[in-house]
Amino acid sequence: MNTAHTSARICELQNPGPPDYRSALSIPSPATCRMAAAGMCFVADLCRHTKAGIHQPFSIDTLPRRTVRRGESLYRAGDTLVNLYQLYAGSVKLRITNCAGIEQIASFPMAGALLGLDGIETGKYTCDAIALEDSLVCSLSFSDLVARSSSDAAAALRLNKAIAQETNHYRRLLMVLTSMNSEERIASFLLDISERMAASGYSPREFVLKMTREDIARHLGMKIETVSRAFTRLQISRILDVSRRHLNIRDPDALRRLGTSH
Amino acid sequence: MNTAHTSARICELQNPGPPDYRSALSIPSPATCRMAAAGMCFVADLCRHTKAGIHQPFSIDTLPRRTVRRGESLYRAGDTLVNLYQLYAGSVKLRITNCAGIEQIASFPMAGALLGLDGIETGKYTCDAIALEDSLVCSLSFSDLVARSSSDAAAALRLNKAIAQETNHYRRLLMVLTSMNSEERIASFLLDISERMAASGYSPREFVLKMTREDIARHLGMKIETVSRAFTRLQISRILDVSRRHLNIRDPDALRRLGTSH
DNA sequence: CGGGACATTGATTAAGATCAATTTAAGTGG
DNA sequence: CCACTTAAATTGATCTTAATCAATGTCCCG
Repeated sequence: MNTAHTSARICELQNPGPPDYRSALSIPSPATCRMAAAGMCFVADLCRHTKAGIHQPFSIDTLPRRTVRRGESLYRAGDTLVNLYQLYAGSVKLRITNCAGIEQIASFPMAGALLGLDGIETGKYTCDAIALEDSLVCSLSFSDLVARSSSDAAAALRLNKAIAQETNHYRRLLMVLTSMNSEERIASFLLDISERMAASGYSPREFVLKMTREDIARHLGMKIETVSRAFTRLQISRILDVSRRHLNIRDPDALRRLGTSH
Repeated sequence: MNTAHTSARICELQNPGPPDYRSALSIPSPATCRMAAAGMCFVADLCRHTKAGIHQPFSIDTLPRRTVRRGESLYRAGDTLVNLYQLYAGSVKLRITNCAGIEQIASFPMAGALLGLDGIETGKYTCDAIALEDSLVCSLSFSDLVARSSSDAAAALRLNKAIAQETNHYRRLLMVLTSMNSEERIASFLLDISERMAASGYSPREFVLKMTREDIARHLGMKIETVSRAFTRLQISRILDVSRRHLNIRDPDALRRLGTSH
């Protein structure tokens, strides 16, 4: 695999954010990776250990990586869990398909997220992980992670917390789905994206949505027309500027009032 | 604490199920405890280890237990996570309250469930765990569990799976909330209860709901009147007999058709 | 430049929320 | 034990929101 080629590909699809924000292409360094900062960077942890117990500077070159093109899946529901994946660059949707063939988008992981946790309970993934843009992941052998857990209490706790974090994410989403109307759901959704953009070093005010309206609808339990109308209404109330996937948050406070709790 | 007294109390509030079904008062034995059968009984695991590494027969007397009266909370949102709890007898609701004071019921754990997982991510619980009836739990020190994980890969994996299981539970609930109408939601909810009653040795056909309509409504993102009407409609279509909290499933197949996926 | 996926907008319908009134059951205290 | 109180549940009438149906617009890509 030609890394330079892949990088160029990935670069083409990135956000056009202001120059003072990092490009998604640049691999997170230990200093800037929010997961490393929170002591949650599994990659950094593994890198350290693979160097025979000697604490090594973070380097992506020490671990197996994989690119996933837009629309391709990193893994599929039913596949046997072998790896977890740390998402370096790009974004993904986790799709659940029930027995009736109805599809639901569980979440939209972005750079820094740990993928594959849905396979831990049974040893088989329960979701399809589909790239929303050309993306780059680092593969982490799950059995290695468990093995490391069983010799290192800090590593064990870190893995537990990573799984628990995902649970809490869904619990919050539950709250959104049971207590908010369409406009509030969209506001809440955008706030979440905005915060994660900020955490990755991008502008929290202006960004490009990587998913379709259809994906958003299936994530928030709405119909595509309702999503579209909600965007329109937020634009009319001068909270957003929306033009298809391009988004500009004009009044973050108002958005927060709408999307937080209530 | 007078165990005999507590037992009597708990007994009074149990389901009036047929005599061939186990009373909730009886403590699950290793043979009948479904979590032990699935290799997921943390209590059994700890009991073994507390006996100085010698594999001991399961006994509830070897671990600290605690009774929680109806309406009391086992823990509260914001409390520091110290213990996880395995629920032996009774049932509980996990309540989330957001900053606007809106309440949502995340789940209704029943006998066999592991409680307190919501505190793992941050070290503080995010839910209130409130007993729906007088209940009995076994306290498991979380730091002990982590310590055990870090010397025993099987224990580490078991804990990871327990957390991941909860995540998958919420993912399924998400699917229910985004793709089902009120009648289907109630059907799905009742099927879940029914299956768990069966797994605990009770009749899956006839049981008493321990929660109010209000709790069900806040769990499924509906209003109390809609819950009531859904029950009424299921009764009219001869799928259920409902009389307040008492439930009799007359046509399990029809209920399954309604509540499974779409 | 034309095809196709994606998105928006309008008109109508249906499901559930809301408002309001009873009904039922379970205590509680005289 | 019975009247009284209160919480929980049911039912009906009306209103609101979002779904549905249908048409049109727009952008991306070959």
